Amino acid sequence: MELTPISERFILHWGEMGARWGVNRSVAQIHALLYLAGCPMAADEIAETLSVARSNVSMSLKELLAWRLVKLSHVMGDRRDHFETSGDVWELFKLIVEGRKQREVEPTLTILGEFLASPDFAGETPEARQRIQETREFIRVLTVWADEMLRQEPETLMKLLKMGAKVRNFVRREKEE
Amino acid sequence: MELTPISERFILHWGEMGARWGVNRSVAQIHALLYLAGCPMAADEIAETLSVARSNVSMSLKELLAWRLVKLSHVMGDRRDHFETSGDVWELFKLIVEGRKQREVEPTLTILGEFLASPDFAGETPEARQRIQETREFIRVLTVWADEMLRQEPETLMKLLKMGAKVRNFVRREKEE
DNA sequence: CTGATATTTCAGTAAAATCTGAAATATCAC
DNA sequence: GTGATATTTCAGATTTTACTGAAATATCAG
Repeated sequence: MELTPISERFILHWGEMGARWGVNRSVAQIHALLYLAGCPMAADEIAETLSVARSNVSMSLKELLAWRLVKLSHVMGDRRDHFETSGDVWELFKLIVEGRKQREVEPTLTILGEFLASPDFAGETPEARQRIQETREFIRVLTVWADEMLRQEPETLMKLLKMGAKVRNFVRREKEE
Repeated sequence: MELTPISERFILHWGEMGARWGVNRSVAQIHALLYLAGCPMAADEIAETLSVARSNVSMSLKELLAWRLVKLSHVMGDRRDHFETSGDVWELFKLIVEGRKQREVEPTLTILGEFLASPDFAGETPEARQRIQETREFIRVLTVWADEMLRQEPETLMKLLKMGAKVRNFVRREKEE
């Protein structure tokens, strides 16, 4: 499949952004391609379109499947596996946040908890002890909150996001109670 | 300066997490060290403590200064520059979000806007056109909302975060109006 | 079962990112 | 100004990460 100029630029930019956030460039590019394509593609087609090795596509798709950003599908009359992604940017965002929470945030909470419980902890300066504790609490609160947000319907969230000022006033009221 | 076992593990983990989010490992480690130290440190001391080259520390501190995560300071009777970071995890979080917004999110909004305005845009499939548009709108809303959040006092935010359920009900009420 | 097609694995290569050490530059005390 | 100290720069070395192509494995149709 030949890319249009805009699709190509979108995919390249997405790859670049992925790289800056610790996502492999090929993985991000493949995801962007499927996102724009809007229909299932075979691994061969992906490899040809992006000019990368078939094996690279295989590995990258495995990664995207693990993140649940891509689903396996089949096309009538074609033996090959096809792959597609959601066209719902909210859903994609949720999956990414969920994945990073599991892979990075939760292990961090665990390790910080171990620090607090360790006999060595007393050996730290009061300064360091407090900072480790506060860091853990910060991450914990943020995580709980993200969980709640992710449980909502996209429409609810969109509303909430567009309602910044109202929410602020609401918070102010609650604080005064 | 010799690191205690917990400090060392904290710094190593932080470096690892940084790497996974696209932040140079040394940069993240240096920041973690200053965070735990809680007092200004000279570049020499940082290099010695983390066993990295003095020149590496110099480059990394420049990076941290650009992110405004670290400030230059001086210690009486010592000619050398010293460096310190805030002990307020909220403030650090704000600076990081702000930095990433400027460096990554805003350029992305710009480029997506260019796509929408480009004469080539009409050549995309309706599917792709809609997805590019929705992606931009999603990022835009998220950014505006993040801006508002970051403008709040930490206490207000903490309240909001801890108030997940109440906020959810509030949103539901608003939707029904 | 057999040949054809599709997919995965992985060792080796290529590319990118990071780090170092030496040299250049800057700053300071005297 | 001079020597001592501090800092930055950057070319090259090192390390890490990513990618490729060939071989192995799996799947399927007949």
